[in-house]
Amino acid sequence: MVKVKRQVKKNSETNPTDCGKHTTLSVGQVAKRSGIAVSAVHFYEQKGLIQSRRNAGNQRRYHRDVLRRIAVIKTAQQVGVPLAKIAHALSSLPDNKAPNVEDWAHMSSLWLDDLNHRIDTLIALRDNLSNCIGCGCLSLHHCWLRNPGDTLSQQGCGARLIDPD
Amino acid sequence: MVKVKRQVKKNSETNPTDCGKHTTLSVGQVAKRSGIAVSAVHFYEQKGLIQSRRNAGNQRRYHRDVLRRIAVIKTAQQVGVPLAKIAHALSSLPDNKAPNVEDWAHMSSLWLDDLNHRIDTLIALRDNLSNCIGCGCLSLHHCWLRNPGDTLSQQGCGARLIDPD
DNA sequence: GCTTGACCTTAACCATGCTTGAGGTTTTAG
DNA sequence: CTAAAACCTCAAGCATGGTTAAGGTCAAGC
Repeated sequence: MVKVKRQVKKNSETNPTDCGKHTTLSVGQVAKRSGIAVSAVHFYEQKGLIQSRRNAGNQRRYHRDVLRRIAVIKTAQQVGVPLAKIAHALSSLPDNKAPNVEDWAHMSSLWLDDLNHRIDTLIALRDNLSNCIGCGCLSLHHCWLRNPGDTLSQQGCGARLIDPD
Repeated sequence: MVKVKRQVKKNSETNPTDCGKHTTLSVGQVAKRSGIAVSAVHFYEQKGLIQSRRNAGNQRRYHRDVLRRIAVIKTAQQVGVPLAKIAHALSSLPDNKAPNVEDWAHMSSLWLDDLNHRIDTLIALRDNLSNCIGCGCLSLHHCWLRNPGDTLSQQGCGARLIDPD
């Protein structure tokens, strides 16, 4: 890399208290404002979830939009979506451009479906826990918990009975 | 280990089609009937989630109760409980003895609390997704998604506004 | 008896989601 | 101008939850 002479004018893009709409964010600012570690910011960028440009000194400068992306990443993670899937969903957004409402709405509808599915699953699980274990039916052969997905082996005389106790 | 002469009488404990209540299970039988891999059975045993005895040939023999333990492990994992916590909960059960209904009920009540909490979180998340992203309020400064947990940095003039867009 | 499949142990490896460290450069503050 | 803080890259490390491989033993059936 060519070493560039220090620029005389102070670069407002790196001023931590600058509130201008046209400033970019350093990695440290992104970390602080999004509540994740600098290393996580690097990691997400490496994984393609976010993007940056470099300044003359090879330091990352982020578009402010990155904060929303990170908010979405964190949200999706709470829901249990793996990073690879999040990356895929985010990749449908325009690169380095502020996504519009429809862009986000489309993505969120994907999360919503996923979320609803997870919620349904957990509720089913809870009901089964309540009905099955709570009442002692765990010891009965037809208990869902004891035979989830009907994946019992089919051979042998005890195939449909895990443990009659 | 002392090498033991092969026993003359056929050991019914290893007969795959034996349905007697007093038989024990080999690791392969446990794997097949619980629907997990043999390596996973070994892994769980190594982590203290299940236990076995050894026969004369140093092979694992499981009490049939292990199937219920594994069912509980799988259930808890679906709920998102990490193995260490599951191990802790299982450790409250009597070792190598069939737990009674109260034992299971107590454990399941712990899972239930956890489950309910997760369900509540997911539902809150879903509602926020619907209300926040779906309607476009993601671009407003008070959006929960964009400022989760109020963890924004406090310095600078833009601290309470992630990105006014 | 002998072959074959199931089992044994130990150790290394995989994927995910990051963090930590080493060694060096850039930026900022005084 | 200089020192400190922030940043850079690359590599290794950690925790979780297992799987895979290597080299050897045991058990069941013919």
